[in-house]
Amino acid sequence: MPELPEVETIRCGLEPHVAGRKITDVIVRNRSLRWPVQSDLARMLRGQVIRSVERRAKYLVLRCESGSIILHLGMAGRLRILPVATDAGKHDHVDIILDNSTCLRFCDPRRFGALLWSAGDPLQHPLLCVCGPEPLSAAFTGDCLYERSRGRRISIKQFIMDHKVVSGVGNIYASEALFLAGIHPLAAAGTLSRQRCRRLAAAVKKTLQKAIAAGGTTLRDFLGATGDPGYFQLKLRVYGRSGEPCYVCGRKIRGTRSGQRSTFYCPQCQR
DNA sequence: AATCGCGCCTGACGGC
DNA sequence: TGCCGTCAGGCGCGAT
Repeated sequence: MPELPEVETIRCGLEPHVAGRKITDVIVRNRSLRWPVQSDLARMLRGQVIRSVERRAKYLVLRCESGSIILHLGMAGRLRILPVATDAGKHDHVDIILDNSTCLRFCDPRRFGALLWSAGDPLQHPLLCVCGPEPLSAAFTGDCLYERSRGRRISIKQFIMDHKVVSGVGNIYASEALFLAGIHPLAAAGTLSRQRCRRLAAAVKKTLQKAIAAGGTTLRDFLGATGDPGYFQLKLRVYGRSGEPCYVCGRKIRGTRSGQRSTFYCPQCQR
């Protein structure tokens, strides 16, 4: 499941393969994604030169001359660079064919992903313009977390997963960051002190940075035979460890739900 | 305005 | 072994 660090890793791996390349053709095999692939996608993309690959929240933005491709990998989306005419499987939705006889293939078995064409400024696209600050940017601080959370009764975990508050913090990293900050995931967002908000913002940044750094080490696998884009193996301290001992205090990690999401925490270390 | 919960989709996994 | 039910997950959206 690509979260922000994976998307950033993919962005890094992808850019050298596509930046500066011209799109010569587009094959759409299956339009059904979160939003149906627009019928004139091929017409819009043909002849475009990809200028850069950027990331906003968990979206990839391939900036072209007269617009941008906005990609979201959803739950199970994959991107691969392959020789043109490589046999396509059941879930290979779209091939973007480049001028060096390779193609960028988008595969998404669960169809939670998206591939959109945005004319004009992609950051003004309805999906992106509502996103809160990038968690790794200077704009995301404990102080803004504090101020925005006043009066909010939802759990702090749901709060930091709200992409209008901070964009791109997914379920796994929310649990991990809260552990690092020593904050109980079910605490009401509005009750956290400024001090704890600062600790949490720092923990979010640290968790994501470590994950991105780990991702970088496996980047070479981007073109691997399996098509595995090199998701890093971050050592998770609480996520999925229900019943196992906390690495810090030894108490059993607990699993619970917060807003329909599986949530993990240490009852000793997180208050 | 804030919150809740549904729907989308299919692979993986557990129980029988 | 195979069948079947359940769950996971991001995220927009409608309902409350």
